[in-house]
Amino acid sequence: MADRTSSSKIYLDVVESLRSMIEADSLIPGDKIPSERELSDRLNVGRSSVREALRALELLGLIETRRGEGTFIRDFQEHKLVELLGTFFLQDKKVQEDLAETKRLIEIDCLRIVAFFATAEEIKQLIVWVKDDEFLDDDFFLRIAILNRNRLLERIWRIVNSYARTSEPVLGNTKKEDYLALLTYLLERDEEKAIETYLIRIRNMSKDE
Amino acid sequence: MADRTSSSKIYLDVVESLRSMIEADSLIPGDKIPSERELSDRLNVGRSSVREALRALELLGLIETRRGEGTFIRDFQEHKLVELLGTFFLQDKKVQEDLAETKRLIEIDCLRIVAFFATAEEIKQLIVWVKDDEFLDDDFFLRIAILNRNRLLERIWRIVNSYARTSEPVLGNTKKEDYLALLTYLLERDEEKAIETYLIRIRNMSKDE
DNA sequence: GAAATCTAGTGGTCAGACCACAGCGGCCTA
DNA sequence: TAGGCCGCTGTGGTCTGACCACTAGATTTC
Repeated sequence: MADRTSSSKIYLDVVESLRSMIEADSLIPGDKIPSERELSDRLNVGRSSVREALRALELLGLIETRRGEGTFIRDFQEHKLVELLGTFFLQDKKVQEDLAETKRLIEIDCLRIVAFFATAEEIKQLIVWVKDDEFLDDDFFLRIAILNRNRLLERIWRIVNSYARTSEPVLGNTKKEDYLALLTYLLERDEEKAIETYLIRIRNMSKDE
Repeated sequence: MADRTSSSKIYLDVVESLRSMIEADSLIPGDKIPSERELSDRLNVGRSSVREALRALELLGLIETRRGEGTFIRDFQEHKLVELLGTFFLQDKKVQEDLAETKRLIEIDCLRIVAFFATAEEIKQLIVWVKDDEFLDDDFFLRIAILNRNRLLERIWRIVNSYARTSEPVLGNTKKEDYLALLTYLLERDEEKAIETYLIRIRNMSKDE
């Protein structure tokens, strides 16, 4: 691999090589990739360079390494990069507002989808849960997000929520009745009312401060 | 730093140490962080471990290194992780559907916001642009996303769009009239009509296949 | 056949060695 | 004195070789 013309940093070339390798071999989450030493040989680079690439991908959550076993492609549904970025810098005021707004938008989108596609059974289960358990607002919307069946949107919600949470602690605990009202509207497939209920709740929460 | 009780991997400890260091010293983008050798000394870990941490953060776009100069905190508005993730694996069928759906939802959210908050002037500029220039569908919604003023939502759109694009090339070039109709509704603050126009366009695009 | 053991392979880490490059200061020359 | 040259020092970039810790599978032993 002397033909390293593109980037100046070897570890980036290794990342790229891995990418093509995965693509070429159609590797999927759970599959094993060659060992560090073998990659080092095959690509004609030092093992340390290979490791830099692997560690970077690991922090991104794209691969997973198990000592004594090897390195594996990961189910990248959950990136740990979330927590990482989340705990890094988020002092900016504007960012906070954007976070809150985006979170609201996504939650509303989720509500819409759930109102449309969730089965009555699923919603009823949620109702039971609300009645029986203690929970935080986050938990509630996590379940809504999961119900929406769109894994990506759920993931985005998780990310945004995680960001948002690191900034200001969850305030205002909505009353159970409100959640139940919302769920009831969902059960009746009344999208409009459900969202309205949601918005009222938002308004109450900000009043609480 | 023998008190490395938490994680088993040193490079993760280094990442954490850097995080606290940045926080403690209130470092901001552009600031220089200690050299690899100094970190290696201060934290009592090998330089290679320090490098693994730094390379990971670099791939995340959080820091920037300049040979002969040092390592600097980066303006993290644009993470290169986007392109990276985008080009990685996305063969799964379900993921594709989720992508498309999420993209639609976000675009609709953006339209809603724009219908509410964008100035007439901004929308008129867009109209002029649509009339005068050639562009792709992506370009159009990129501008919408930017208009919405929510940097986070814009970024999410960019990410989702970038994912989506790597999978299937943008098909169907909507006619200019459709874009203009949509913009006109936005100008009139007619959220409903605008979204309706948007949805019709979606339907046409999938018919084109 | 089951349990204990050994062994090869893998990731985790370190130390030390070069190289390439940027910045700075001192020195020499015009 | 002004300008440019040169080399020193510090920094990131890379490689090598050496251990260690751990896993899984083969081997041996009972």
